[in-house]
Amino acid sequence: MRKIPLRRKLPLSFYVRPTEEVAKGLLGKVLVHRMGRELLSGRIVETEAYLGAKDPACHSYPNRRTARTSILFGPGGYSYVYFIYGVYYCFNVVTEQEGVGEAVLVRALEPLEGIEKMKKLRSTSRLESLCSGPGKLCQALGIGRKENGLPLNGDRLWIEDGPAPERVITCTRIGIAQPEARDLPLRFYDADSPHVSKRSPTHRK
DNA sequence: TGACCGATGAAT
DNA sequence: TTCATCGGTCAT
Repeated sequence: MRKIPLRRKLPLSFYVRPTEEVAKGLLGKVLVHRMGRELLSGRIVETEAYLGAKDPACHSYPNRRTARTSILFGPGGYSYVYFIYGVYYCFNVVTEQEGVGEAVLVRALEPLEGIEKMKKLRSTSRLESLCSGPGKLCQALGIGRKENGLPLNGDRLWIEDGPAPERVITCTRIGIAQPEARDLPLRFYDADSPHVSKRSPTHRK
């Protein structure tokens, strides 16, 4: 009997839910990017929720619609990829129903498929530093500008089902300075994964 | 058209 | 903890 990998893509309805639920729910799921014939994938071990209308750290705060943020206001289940610091890309998943501008930032993966390709794209061979940060995982999976706005049930970029981690840590988000936002417990990660980003949460000065 | 900035990463 | 870095964004 041949081994055929089971590829169970999450339905778009998975994402049309409260953003914090989706952020927690994505832990253990598998992000897959197809580059030509090759599949690059990793298990999601760290996420952050961005709550548009009430979250100053969110690009769409306070319900600000611009060319860039318009994708956030669409229905859940689409990718939102943005460029930051003139250097890196960050991959987000749009959540909630149309009209709600919220998303989940995927911050770290445990590399699964296409690891050799990832090493080339990242110019490093250490497994734990391949996808342990939002900029890193985009570089490792080859995710960039062209992957913005893609439906996550398509054939280029999708997320597959997988078992939830045993222990989930909830804490404050990384790199958020706004007083109204920095203390919100909107970061979630697998307590037992060595692949989460290494930086510790920023707290008050 | 241009001033400003940033949900980072890597080195220290 | 610091700091290099640069294209995109958005208000003008």
